[in-house]
Amino acid sequence: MRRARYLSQGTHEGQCVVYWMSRDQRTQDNWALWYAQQEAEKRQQPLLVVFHLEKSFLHAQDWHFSFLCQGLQEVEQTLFQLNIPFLLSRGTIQDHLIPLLKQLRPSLVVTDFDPLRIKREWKLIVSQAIPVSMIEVDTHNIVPCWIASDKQEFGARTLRPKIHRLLSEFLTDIPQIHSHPYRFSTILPPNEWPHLALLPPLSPTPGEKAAWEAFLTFFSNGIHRYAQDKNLPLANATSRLSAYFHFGQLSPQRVAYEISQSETISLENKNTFLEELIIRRELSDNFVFYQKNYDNWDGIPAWAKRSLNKHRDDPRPFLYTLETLESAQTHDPLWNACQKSMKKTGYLHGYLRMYWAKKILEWSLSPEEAIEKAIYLNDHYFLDGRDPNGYTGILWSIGGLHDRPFSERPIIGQIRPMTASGCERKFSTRAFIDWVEYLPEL
DNA sequence: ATCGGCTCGCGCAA
DNA sequence: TGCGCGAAGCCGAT
Repeated sequence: MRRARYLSQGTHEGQCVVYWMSRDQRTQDNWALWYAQQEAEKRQQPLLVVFHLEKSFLHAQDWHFSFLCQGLQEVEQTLFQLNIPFLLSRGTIQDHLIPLLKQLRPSLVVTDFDPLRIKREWKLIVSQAIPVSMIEVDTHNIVPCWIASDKQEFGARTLRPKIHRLLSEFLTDIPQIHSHPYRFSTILPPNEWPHLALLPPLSPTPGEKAAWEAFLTFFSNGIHRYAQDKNLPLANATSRLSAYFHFGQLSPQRVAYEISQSETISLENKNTFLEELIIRRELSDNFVFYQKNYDNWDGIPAWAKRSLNKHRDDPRPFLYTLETLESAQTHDPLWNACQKSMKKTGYLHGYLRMYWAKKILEWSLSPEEAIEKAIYLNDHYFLDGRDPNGYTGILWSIGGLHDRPFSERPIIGQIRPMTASGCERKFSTRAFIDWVEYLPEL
């Protein structure tokens, strides 16, 4: 299967196949888990799923952590019914995951693909510490990241034809896993769920079942207005699936496949949505995978650096500390509403995320500082934070990444401008501000 | 409501 | 070497 590739070659002696679930936390529509089951059946061996909860994994909010854990408890229950044990490893890679894997004596370790540096480092460490073959499967992108392109792409326009050429091969239905025929006989350590998992119900509801419900809601409603209304924050035309994608509780390929097969969705809505779901998402992964400075100044294009450098000494009429930004106390009511939306709900409409980030550039002493603040707030509050989409979106907004230059302005140079008056031309900012005010506190 | 100018560089055609 | 065009815009002219 072209979707799978070796991370390391090693021995194939062992008693089971392990699927190390690192990003895509679901039991169905999961190429990596499916591949692991195929391998286990070929070997007539049991299959185990392991999720490692790193001690240093910084969850900004208790409810982000709870979203993750509640989703995993659903995974545990489903896998139990499929005769596949689920193990939770808590602590550090070195002291907990690696000893656990050694104790399990796998003949093969299969894991899912994640372009983020920290995940790739973990996989490298594990593959060097245990003597078996490790395989990674990209079940997160439709066209596997390393097949779509072998380099950092300049923009959507250079990646798009490469993806489209491969869609007929990769945008297919996804085989489902079934009850596993080989049982694991060794006594396994019991899962000990963190106390946080017992928090009250969350909004949005975590887990695969809830993710599918959310998709069906969009599929029957928002998609039919998508092309026209996607940039209107109160129109309810967007999918709002990004948190489920981030935690891997819903497969982007499943969504893309169902949308593309539908006969009731207009071609314009279909193409507009698939452009965002496939091209833009996979461009973020391409950027994070091939650009090691995906979260700082060094990752932005040369023209943008040149232009921003020219404006370093421009006077800044407004300068805000991180604390002022975080507590939504700037002079700009629209920006404050954006910040309150992300704090109250862990979500902000995509169009306003760009406005939000661009203002931080105007209100900071340097672009470096702006990137740092935006990433801190993004990762701290968004339920879909710490995701390639977030880093790419922030560098697009502040650093002209994947974008073109525009006529020069103070402070922002040739970075594409966005203004409150521009937003006002497109929708009622007052209505958005009022709507945020009445959102319940979490 | 719609249009053009603003501005840089990649990728492809010549 | 030249040319088309690009991820979400802005502003002013018509």
